Amino acid sequence: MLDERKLAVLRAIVEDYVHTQEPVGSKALVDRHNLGVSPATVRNDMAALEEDGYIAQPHTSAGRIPTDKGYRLFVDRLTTIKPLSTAERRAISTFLEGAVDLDDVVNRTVRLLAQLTRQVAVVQYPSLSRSTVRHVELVTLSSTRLLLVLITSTGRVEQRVVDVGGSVADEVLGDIRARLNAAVVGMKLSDLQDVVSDLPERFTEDDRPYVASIVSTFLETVVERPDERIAVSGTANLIPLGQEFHYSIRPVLEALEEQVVLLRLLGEATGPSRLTVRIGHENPYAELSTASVVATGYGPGDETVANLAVVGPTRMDYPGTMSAVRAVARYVSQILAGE
Amino acid sequence: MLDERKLAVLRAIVEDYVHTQEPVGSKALVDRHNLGVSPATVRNDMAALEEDGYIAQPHTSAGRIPTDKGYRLFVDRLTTIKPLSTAERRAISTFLEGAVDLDDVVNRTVRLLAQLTRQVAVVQYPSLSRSTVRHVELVTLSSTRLLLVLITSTGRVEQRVVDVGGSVADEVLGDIRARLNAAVVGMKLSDLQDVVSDLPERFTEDDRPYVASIVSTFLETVVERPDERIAVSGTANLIPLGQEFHYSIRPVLEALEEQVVLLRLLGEATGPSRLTVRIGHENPYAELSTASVVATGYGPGDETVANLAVVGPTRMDYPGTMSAVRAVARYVSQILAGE
DNA sequence: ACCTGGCACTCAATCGAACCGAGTGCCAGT
DNA sequence: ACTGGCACTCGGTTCGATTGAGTGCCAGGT
Repeated sequence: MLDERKLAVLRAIVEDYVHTQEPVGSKALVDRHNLGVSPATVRNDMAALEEDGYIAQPHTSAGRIPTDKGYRLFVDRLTTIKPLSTAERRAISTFLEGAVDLDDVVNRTVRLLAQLTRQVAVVQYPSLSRSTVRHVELVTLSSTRLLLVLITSTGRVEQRVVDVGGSVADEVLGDIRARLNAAVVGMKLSDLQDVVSDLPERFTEDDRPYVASIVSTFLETVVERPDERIAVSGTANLIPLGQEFHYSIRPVLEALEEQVVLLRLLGEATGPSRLTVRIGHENPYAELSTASVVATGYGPGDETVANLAVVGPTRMDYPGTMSAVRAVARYVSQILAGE
Repeated sequence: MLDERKLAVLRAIVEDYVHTQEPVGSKALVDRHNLGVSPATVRNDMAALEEDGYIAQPHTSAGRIPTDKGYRLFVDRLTTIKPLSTAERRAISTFLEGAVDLDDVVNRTVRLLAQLTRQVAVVQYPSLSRSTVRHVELVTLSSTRLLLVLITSTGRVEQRVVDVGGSVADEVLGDIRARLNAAVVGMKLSDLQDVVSDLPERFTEDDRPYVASIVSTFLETVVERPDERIAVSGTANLIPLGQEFHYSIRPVLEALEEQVVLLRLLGEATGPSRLTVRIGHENPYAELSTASVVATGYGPGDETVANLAVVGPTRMDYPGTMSAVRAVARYVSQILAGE
């Protein structure tokens, strides 16, 4: 049903279409690739491929373009991820070397990835829940208000104002700080719920409400807050360099400003070496049905603390994008492990 | 030379053109506005306005469109900033009320502004140098490395890893922390240079190098680091809702991803009640010569700690945009003063 | 002195017919 | 099983004619 040559034809169609952005016909195919057969033969193969839904014709008298199903087959069976050139590798490492803190790492990464792939890059900040607590600090702002600062093992800093509703003596505050730190430092954020819930009971009747409000804010910061931060870059690449364009960029741009959408895009990515490719309609949002997403996780060692992805039109250079995504994810992981 | 009626004609042209996005002719003008004169008279006025460079004709047989100079006159002399509707005011305040920390305030502000004006909004995080120090914290990461955390009066938190090159005893660290805080809390960030430079000398010979490296990192964080953070939202609004478009959006999108450009856009804005309007070629970048920027400062009280702006095509609704920008800036200022 | 109605002129946008050519499907021949 | 040939389709382009919004100017009226 799908013999070797038909696959070769499909591959050639995908490659040409990605390159020229125009429907490719049988003659052009045999000219540009040495398939060793005549256009008529290719036409028969194309008819079969169309029959099976791998390619389609925009109009009767036009060439063929790959369908989502065609791209899927291409990615699954016809793609060999090509290694990056040494120049590219050097560019990546020098670009990421200079980062001074976590914010900087993420920012540099997202810009690098956008530049490398000439598409839209999306990078998630290392997630709270998968990291561990490094330190908790309490700072007096006014007589009744504190600033709670949480520092995690990935270098992320979270802050929150706490209105304790009364004035807390300095020594009590120190006590709370010490006990809170003793209880939580080194714990995984996801496991904190149980650890701190009995903390108020260990204080005197008077101080208990203060401690309780601090603890509840602390838990809020750690657990309930789902507003993961996400960096986006390269949106200008959505607009083709050439000239006019017909298809709908606006909904895509809008989608890219929605945290929720971005989170779901990145969502289910697996380990640092596994790539997830979602093509066209495979995406969870209808607005992105003309887009493909190449995503992966990253993090120190084999642990995945966050995801990153590249978003582009379904007619993207899959091998190139995939290798860039994988390479960048590995470099960032190294950097995170090193710090 | 520019009598009352000619000004009225210019105003009418600007309003119509902003509304319809199409060159406006003499007949349409007298139909839509009751100018009390005939098209022929208006034509004479238009000829005079064109002579003076306030309006122009795209082609010989088309209507007129305002030039940058025309918009400038419109903004300077023909605009009364209309107050927002109470519904809008309520929307603003409820939208901003819920903010939990500085990040959240900025994020909500930028999205609100984009939504309100249906254009691109840019908001600068409260700048470091204009705020004061609220607290400095030192946290041990490993035997030789510390995390320096700086908390400012605007609620901003800055972090930096310090490699002190040797192990510092806990009590010494406490001492450093105490003296550092004593020296800097309440100071303006821009004035810190002198205050801390003699700090190392007050420690023993042994500890001096540690203190020196901490102080130098501290100064780096405060002074040398120019990477102000900036939030952008509403880029999708660059793409007109209708259909095709010809003019160049790509360079604008690219410009909006460049920190440097954004900073210069926001740059010279004055106090919270003064608005800066830059029209077309008045902008510092050629890429933005078809865009206008409405900017202002904000901050607690009359102090300006950062700027915010709206970027849109020169054919924007100036009165509406200006009032939205001013209103939002005032609300944010209030919020900042309250916290 | 200023406004107005009338008129000839310009020119971008629109429409339609004719044409072109890339690409196809099918079939008969090797 | 592949190939060359052939009739057919149909989107894109070109070209000319037409349309109509808009202008500039002028002569006449208030």
